[in-house]
Amino acid sequence: MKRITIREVSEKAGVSTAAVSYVLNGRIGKVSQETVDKVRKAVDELGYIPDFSARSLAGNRSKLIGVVIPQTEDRKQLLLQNPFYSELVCGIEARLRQSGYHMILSGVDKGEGYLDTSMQRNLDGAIIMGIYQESFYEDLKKVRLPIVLIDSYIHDSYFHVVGVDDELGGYLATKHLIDNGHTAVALVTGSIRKDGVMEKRFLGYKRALKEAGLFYNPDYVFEDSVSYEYGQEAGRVIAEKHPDITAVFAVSDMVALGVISGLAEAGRHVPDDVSVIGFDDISVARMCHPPLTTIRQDIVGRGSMAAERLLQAITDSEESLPQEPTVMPLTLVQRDTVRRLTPE
Amino acid sequence: MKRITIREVSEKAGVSTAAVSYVLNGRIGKVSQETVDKVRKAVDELGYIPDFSARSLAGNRSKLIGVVIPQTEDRKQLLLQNPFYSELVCGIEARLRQSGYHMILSGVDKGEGYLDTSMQRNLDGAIIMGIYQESFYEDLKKVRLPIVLIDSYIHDSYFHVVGVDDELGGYLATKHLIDNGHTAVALVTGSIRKDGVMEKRFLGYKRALKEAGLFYNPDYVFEDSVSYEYGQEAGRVIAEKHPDITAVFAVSDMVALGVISGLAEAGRHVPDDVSVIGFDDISVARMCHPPLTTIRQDIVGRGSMAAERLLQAITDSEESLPQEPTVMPLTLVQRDTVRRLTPE
DNA sequence: TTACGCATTTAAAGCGATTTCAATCCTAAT
DNA sequence: ATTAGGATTGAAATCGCTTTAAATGCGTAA
Repeated sequence: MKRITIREVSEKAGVSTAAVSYVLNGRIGKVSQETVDKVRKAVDELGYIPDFSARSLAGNRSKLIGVVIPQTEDRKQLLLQNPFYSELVCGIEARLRQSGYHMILSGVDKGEGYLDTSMQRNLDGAIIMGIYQESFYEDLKKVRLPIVLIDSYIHDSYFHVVGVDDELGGYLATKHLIDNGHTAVALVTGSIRKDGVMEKRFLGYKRALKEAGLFYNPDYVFEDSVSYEYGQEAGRVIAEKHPDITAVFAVSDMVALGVISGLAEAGRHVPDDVSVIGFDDISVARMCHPPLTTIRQDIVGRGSMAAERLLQAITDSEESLPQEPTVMPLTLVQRDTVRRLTPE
Repeated sequence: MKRITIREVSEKAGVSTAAVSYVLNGRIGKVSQETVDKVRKAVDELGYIPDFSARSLAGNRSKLIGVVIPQTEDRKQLLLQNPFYSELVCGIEARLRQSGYHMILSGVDKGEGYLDTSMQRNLDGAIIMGIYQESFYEDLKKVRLPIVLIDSYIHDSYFHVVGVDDELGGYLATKHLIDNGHTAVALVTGSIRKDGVMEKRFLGYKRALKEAGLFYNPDYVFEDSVSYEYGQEAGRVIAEKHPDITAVFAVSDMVALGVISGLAEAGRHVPDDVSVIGFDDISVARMCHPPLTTIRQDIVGRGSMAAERLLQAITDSEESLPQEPTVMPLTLVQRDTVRRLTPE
């Protein structure tokens, strides 16, 4: 299909290309109403579709947002299979599309920074999920791009952050178990890195324990990776080596599902024998059996909020300092995997 | 960060910008080895990063692929929450990145075609999932873009297709139930449109029935939407109104999970009371309880195959007529939701 | 009538590549 | 020594749009 250019539009409308550009970009005040009408008419009649490459080249605005997702351990595939990320992406895409932006979804290759991509594509901004090495963020800053971080506790006012209060979540989850009479509650978590999401939840876990006057037993925390498989493994170990444990707080729903499966393999059933609480409330949480009790966050909402904030930052760019992190709410949703422990 | 242009590289290397462009694009044969070396050196030292907008404008190649995902009923969100699509995307992204392409992931707005996006962004190709109105495809053809269709049986040799033999899948699933002694097997499916995926599976279902000398009972097919929720509803109805049904073939794993849940709600358990078989083998299929017996397709593989074929089509473009559809293999994976029916 | 100021409009200069095509350089053949 | 012919090179045109800066038109004050 032949491309209609701004020049053809300008000729048809009987004005200059500059005028057309002004109208197209809503630079009202620069042109008379009469011109606006003529141009609009010509655009419609010709079926003009702007070329964003040219626009990006000339104007330095691409209407493209980079969205980075973490990858599987083997670094071959996106972690999009994890519903947490796919739901985030849903939220992001919907909001971006609404404003005429497009999203380039990708992972980042081992070692490679994201700098290349962002410069090649003249990105207008980026949303980064997952946690990376220091140098990755340094690169990002060099490009002077508005950036929103999701699940990161990086201390750097350059970045916008849209998160949840993970410490509170950990606390809420653990407290719920304790409130149900459990005193031996395990934590199954991904690796606890300083200032990471996992650490915060871990801190919440300990706070709840302490508040209830419970002893914090390091043997009760199972730390490795946040995956279904590890949850399963932890579940088996708990069933076999720790019959005293009656409740477990799994740091994500995926892990919780694994724990339940591992437990079941070893003959211990949820919630009859052991109570389990998850985190996130991904959509399968209410589809599985038994439906999972969990700490709910509105993941899709968090995604659109991230997009929202990014768009905000892009428009009133002019180096306005990022405000405080946006903190999305967390709520406990009770389903069927936690049962009151009645003293025998 | 200041942008280094091809001009600066050319100055540093002491050659023309044309030479630099040749080297950058691997047009060897156009330049001497000496020039190549000089340019490479300058590129490295300067840390040159090409501007794809400019490249796209001048050369008509953007290295951008459009990937379209269907949306939820309310048309507000991507159907990315459906593991089938997210796994496809994983496969696609991995393959594209490997060749230096990026992917613009989006849904398409009600009514709006995809024509705008593809022209605006100078896409090099597109991968379309889901089924749309005729006009959507017509638009696509106008742009003369290489296009790969996933889950579509459109009769049009313009499009490349990467699919599976859905009829066979339906047959295999149904036959497996019959082989296990079931004679009253229901089908729970999305709406059966002519030449759609659902119709093929339906056809396979009927073939298996016929082959086994079984009567095809329209009351046994539950047709609405392919979603967990509908599965659940169908499960309830089966439990309450059709106690004679002992097995169900659900047209996707998501639906199967719903059926199991609906059945359970009404007190009928899988596989003790009813056998269920799904389709796809999404990752949760083996994580849920009981693990789902299903017809497996390598979804991620299908995604990368789609990308592969698209890249192929892009390189040897020159209007080479699309070959036959690529048909990916299907296998039955037996897990715990199908049980042999022993005559009482 | 002339001049001035403001609102519009437009010609033209980029933006950073690719690509055409004429110019230049070699090498080998006459 | 000349010259034909192939291999390299590089100046300049282009791609489609934004934006600057200069030009134009028009109403009003001097």
